[in-house]
Amino acid sequence: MSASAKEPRWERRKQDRPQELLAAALELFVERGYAATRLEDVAARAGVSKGTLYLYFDGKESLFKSVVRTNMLPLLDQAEARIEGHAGSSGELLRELIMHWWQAASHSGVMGIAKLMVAESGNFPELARFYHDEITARGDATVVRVLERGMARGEFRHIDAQAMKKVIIAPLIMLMLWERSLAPCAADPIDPQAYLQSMIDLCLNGLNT
Amino acid sequence: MSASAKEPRWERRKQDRPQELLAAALELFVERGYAATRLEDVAARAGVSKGTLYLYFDGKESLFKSVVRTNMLPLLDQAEARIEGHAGSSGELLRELIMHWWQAASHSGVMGIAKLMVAESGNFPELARFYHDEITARGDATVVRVLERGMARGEFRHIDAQAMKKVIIAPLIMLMLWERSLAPCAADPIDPQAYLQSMIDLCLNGLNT
Amino acid sequence: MSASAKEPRWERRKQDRPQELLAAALELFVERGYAATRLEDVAARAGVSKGTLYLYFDGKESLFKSVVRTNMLPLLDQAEARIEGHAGSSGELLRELIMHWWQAASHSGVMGIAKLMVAESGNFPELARFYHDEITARGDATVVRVLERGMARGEFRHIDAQAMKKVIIAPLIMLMLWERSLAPCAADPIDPQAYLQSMIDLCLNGLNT
Amino acid sequence: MSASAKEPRWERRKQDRPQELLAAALELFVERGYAATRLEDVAARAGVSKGTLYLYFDGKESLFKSVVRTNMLPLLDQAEARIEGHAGSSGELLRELIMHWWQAASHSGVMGIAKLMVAESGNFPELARFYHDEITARGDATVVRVLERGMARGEFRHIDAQAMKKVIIAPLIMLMLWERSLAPCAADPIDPQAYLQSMIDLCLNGLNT
DNA sequence: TATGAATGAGGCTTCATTCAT
DNA sequence: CATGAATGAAGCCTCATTCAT
Repeated sequence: MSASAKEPRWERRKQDRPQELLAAALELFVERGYAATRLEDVAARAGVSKGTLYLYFDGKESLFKSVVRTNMLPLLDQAEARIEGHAGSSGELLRELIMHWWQAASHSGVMGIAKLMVAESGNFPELARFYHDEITARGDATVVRVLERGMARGEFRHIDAQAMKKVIIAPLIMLMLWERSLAPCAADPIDPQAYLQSMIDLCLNGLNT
Repeated sequence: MSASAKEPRWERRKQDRPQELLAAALELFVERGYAATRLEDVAARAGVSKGTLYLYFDGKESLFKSVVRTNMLPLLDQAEARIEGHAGSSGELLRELIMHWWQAASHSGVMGIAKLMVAESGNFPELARFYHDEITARGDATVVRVLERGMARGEFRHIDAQAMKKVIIAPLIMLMLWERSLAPCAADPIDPQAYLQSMIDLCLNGLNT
Repeated sequence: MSASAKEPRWERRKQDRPQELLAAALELFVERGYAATRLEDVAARAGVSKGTLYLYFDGKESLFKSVVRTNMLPLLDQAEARIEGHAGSSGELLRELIMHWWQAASHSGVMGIAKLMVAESGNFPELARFYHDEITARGDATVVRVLERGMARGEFRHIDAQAMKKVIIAPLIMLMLWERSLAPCAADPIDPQAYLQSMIDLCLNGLNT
Repeated sequence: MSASAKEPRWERRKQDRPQELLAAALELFVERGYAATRLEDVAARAGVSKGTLYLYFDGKESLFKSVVRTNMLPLLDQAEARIEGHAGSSGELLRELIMHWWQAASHSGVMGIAKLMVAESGNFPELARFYHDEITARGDATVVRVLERGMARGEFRHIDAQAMKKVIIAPLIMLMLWERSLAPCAADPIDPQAYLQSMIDLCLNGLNT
């Protein structure tokens, strides 16, 4: 397994290839969109040749799917772990989830994935379904749990949690989209911190009893 | 965008061509994305031949830009007109704007445009700038005006209107994206009316003094 | 250079395209084999560009199938028509079928097709089945009819017609293969006329009572 | 890498490598044709890696030629030895040659080679020449010797031996082609024994005085 | 104005071949 | 000797664009 003894530089690079390719692919898919991304460019950015890519992925679509899966699942795990271990008020829990989520998202490829999924899910029904089942549904459920926790503890007003979860998630997704897709062209870029503060402020004032 | 005043009636069909092409292009761009949309299919859906398209548009990119411009401007006009003539409370104004905006958006190509802009603005910097300057900035300003109106009249708490405008707009845009792009694959589709009710409920509770 | 005439040239040529492409494809498939034939070369030999080929055929495999069908079916029709109308002895019928078949085959693409089918049927099970059902089976049946006719009239010895049909057909197919595939490299080329005379001689002497 | 010992089994395997590769290559070339055969699959079937193949053969073409040479020459030697030592009638000699040839061919790669040569000789002029000079010419000469022997002894009618040799060889080659290439798709497979009986029957009846 | 046949650049993918280990 | 990761040339196919009619 871990051949720590002798590391023949070659073996080591081999193991890194998939991740290097995934990283390069993420950048380019986000930058240019699925169709406009050329596999040759992905390979070049990963420092390998075109053919090498096919040693690790079946093709463009397979690469795309791997990019999505690799980047999204860890974040969900984190969020769910955090909600498990929380003891304080539900408002505080919501704030924490939002802020930590943003912390993680802004340091990973997650923001780009969000844009990709919006842009391409029409072209990949299979991937869209996977994304909904594994990512969206889990994220939604997390928010619903917080809302129901708050209502059960008398901290939140009584609301329609199923509808509200989407309202609450929407600004988070849009923040990612703006950062990745629209911000570069905006004269007045969004300040994520102020944005998130306002969002949390609105939510807590709007939800608390 | 409105019908020309006096045009020879026998050239009506000729006059309709561009709009028929724009309508067909909108459908297909939204359905398949920019790159995957073939001009031959656009022409076929408009009932003309491929070559005819080039009599009215310079090419694919030009067609795309025209689609965006044609579909977005009227909605902004409506919203601004409505805000001018409002006399009641600011909360009611916000509710009205949201509901009427959705009414108009769900009966036009606006929802599709939103998806297109998110997906493709990276590939069309010039169009992204136009979109920001002419659409996004005007929409943002409209919301800011409502928020400032509410604060000035003592109806809303004091908040950071510049940051909050984005938080409020986000759920509206996301609703469009979900409807256009992600909903078809979701097991639990969003009910727009419940969604908007929850959103207005959250905003008014979160903003009102 | 030679296209100085004022012929409409365009309308006219359109109708000829498929046949020109089929003719070019036949030559190249026979010359180089299926895999080694590049569609660009086919198009070039037909005097069109690569893309034009796709206006008339779905792809390489589709083109290949069309080549086979176009070239083989007419010959079968001819042979069956001839057997219908024959009145003389069965030996004479056999001789006639062989000689006329060769006459037709040597002036068409049939010889090349024979080589193609031998070479490629392993790679195209579907095409091989089609070829067996539509071509081979019909050809076999034709020979069987002649043999049974001869036996019924007391002209031929009693033989196993099912096995003998293949023995009789074999030299005809081999003649085609030699001409198309092996002859160019042979120091002592086959004289088809002498070959056919010997074959008929052998068959009649071997079959007649 | 420190395997300096003398491991019998290993030495053995080393010596067998070329033949294992040739056997694997024969199977795959026959199965899929030259172009569609991937060297990686050849190596895998021989139980070695792709690179190892290049230790024994210069490349794909070299491998192909070796396959042909290795499989064809022994059979010719057998046939010629048999004709030398025959003492009986020429008809019996012909029968014996045919039956023994089939016996040997059906238990070796010879049948596949026949298909390969028909299919690929156009692509390998040099190999086609070798095949004609070393294989075809020797086989032809063998048959001619039998025919002339029969005529000289008054057992056979007077015929054009040069033309007839090809007529007699044709059904044998076709039997190989059918078995290797066309049979798998045929609804009514050929029974080789009945086929050969009919062929010998036709020849002897057609040739004998 | 309208047509649609024709073009050809460009992308994805395959695989024979090389070479560092 | 053996390996298998890496390469890159080459082929199939698509489709935006042109242009003769």
